[in-house]
Amino acid sequence: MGIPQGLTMLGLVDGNNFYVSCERIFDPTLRNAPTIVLSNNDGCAIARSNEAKALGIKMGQPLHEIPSNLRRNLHVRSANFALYGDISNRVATVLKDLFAQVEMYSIDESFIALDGIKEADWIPTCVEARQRILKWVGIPTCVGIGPTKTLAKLANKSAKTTPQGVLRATRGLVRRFPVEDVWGVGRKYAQRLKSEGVTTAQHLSEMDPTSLQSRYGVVLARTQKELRGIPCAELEVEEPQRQQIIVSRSFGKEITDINDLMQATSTFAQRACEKLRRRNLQAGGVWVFFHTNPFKDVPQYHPHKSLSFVIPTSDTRDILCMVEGLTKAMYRDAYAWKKAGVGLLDLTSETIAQGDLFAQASPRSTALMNVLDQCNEKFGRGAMSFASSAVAPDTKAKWEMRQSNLSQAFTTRWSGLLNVRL
DNA sequence: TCTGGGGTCCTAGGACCC
DNA sequence: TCTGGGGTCCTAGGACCC
Repeated sequence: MGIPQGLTMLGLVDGNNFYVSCERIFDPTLRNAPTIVLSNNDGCAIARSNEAKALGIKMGQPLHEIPSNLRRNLHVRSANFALYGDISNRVATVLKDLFAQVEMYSIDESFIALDGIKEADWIPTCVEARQRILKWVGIPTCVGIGPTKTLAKLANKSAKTTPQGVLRATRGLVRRFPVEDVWGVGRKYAQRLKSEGVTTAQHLSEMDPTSLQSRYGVVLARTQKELRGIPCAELEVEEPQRQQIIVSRSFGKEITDINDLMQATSTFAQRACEKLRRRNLQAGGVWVFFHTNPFKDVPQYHPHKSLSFVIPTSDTRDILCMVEGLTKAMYRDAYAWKKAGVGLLDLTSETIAQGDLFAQASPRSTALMNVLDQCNEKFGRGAMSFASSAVAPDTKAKWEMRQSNLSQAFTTRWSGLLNVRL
């Protein structure tokens, strides 16, 4: 998997305003129009078209803080992760056709290895990749090229403002690049660095490494090395095994009743179990938390607790049992809850099972969970679930999240197919 | 009125062991 | 007044990412 030193050249392919671009594939009225996609619960802007950026809408800005005169002309969509995930896979398919090694780094970014391609062909090949992705999938992208991931990221960011959309990292680029935009430099570090006069990527790369490491930690020291062209992170073509799976949501409305809270944690636990089994993993422990509303001036409470299993399990019944116990133990009736979450911890592969001297694994458990998963895959999520998460027919849970501008599942559900009239 | 979700890695400090 | 040294493991919190 490793790339021989000296030959390494990496590209970073990144979807422009990715979620907005996904929405635009199926809704041409959004093209060239200011558009944003909101976080869950229709809370904040998490993707903005260039037109929306030009209006001054900030990343992470809450919808209710966007002035009403701007909102009149603004197209707003609720997050549709089923759609974005599917489009993301299509982009990766095109890349895997062109490049031997592709690391899907996030839903909208992939690193590619350019080794095996002549240096003169690096840029033309990346231009070809961009064109294919635009034509075949409908997503505009940019590509940054560099000897390390950090430099490829840097070039990618700079490529956004070029007509070609493909750019190779150069000394000049590093000299002008703002330190706060460097991959691995967040808000806190940027502030500290600037206070000592470090404002560009070039400045950061020239700091004394020993002093940098002792004051900022080994992570930023690696970033510095990468800026100097020394790779510290390899391409990860195989997806590393997950350590934890978390399902959490803010509620559309605050809830106070323990039954509503139980219903929520139970729903999240079942969803987490689905993800767990899809990856053929088992959980060694469970974690539950809930939150009062941090934006309200009321007494806050944020209880959280975890428990371990004697033997790891992927059986929803075992996990629900723990989650219900933890929820009951932490619930206090004096508070209104705004958010809850369930985590599965200490994940291990299903095939590596530590036996229990006093208990026997039940072969029927696996069979039952298979039926449950197959049923939900075939008939839609929640088709078959446990009573602890059930709501009365034709009603919604009190805590259901708001999604008032959700687009269809165009590519993943038959009922979501786009109708075209001639 | 309305304010996201899901991850990783590193470090410091405490508990505990011999 | 003086009060060891060295190790592991776990957890909480902080930083970062998209």
